[in-house]
Amino acid sequence: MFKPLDPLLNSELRLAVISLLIGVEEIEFNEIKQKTGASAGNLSVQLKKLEEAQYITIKKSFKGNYPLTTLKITTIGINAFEQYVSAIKSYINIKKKKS
Amino acid sequence: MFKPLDPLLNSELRLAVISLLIGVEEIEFNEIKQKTGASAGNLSVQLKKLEEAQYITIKKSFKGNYPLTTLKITTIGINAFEQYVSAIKSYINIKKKKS
DNA sequence: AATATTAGGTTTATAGTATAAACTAGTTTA
DNA sequence: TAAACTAGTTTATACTATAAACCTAATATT
Repeated sequence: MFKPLDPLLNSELRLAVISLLIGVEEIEFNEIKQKTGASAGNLSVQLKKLEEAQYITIKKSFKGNYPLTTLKITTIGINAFEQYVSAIKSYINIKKKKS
Repeated sequence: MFKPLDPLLNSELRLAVISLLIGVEEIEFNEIKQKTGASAGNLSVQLKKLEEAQYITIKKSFKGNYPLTTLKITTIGINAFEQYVSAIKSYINIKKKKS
């Protein structure tokens, strides 16, 4: 009936992050921060969770003199996202029986 | 970019409940319990939250000698669900630019 | 040349949320 | 009449999200 929803992706911010990472090579911390409107603190925490689950990799380097954090999605992350999309459809497509 | 996700519906169980209620007149507590696999306690709590938000109405009666709880979606609930569906698509449809 | 400000984050305290276990109230069955 | 079951509700606990406070180093200001 209903497919279980990956708790890691059933979070507004983490879903937005993965959504942004899908289809691009990599993104910088600040670009994600701006596009999602998240606070740096919250974003930092959520990125770490995604990294722990191996959905993304976090690369630390320097841009000029400043530290720079770059994010990249992994195969595991891509698969998880695709699974999530398929699962959420099992909830929202029921509506179609009505219309 | 990303539409905000109604926190009330961004929950596996509550989304499943609303999904089940969409398109039917009403459902009994136990049918929802079975179809979602939720524990009675958790379901009771989540239903109350949906009721507080006026997404559903909870009717208490008797079936034979046993108490019977029947759930029904409201117009507010239908609208919230449709909003949620539209919002979640802003996260999962980004993928399409890739394929 | 001190000191204030900004960049780019991380850590942590707190409030909010989900869940199952324990409980209530009554019913059926042995 | 006591054990087990129906149909839930309440509550204790663990988990989660978030922003405020913090950190380190670079740059700008006086």
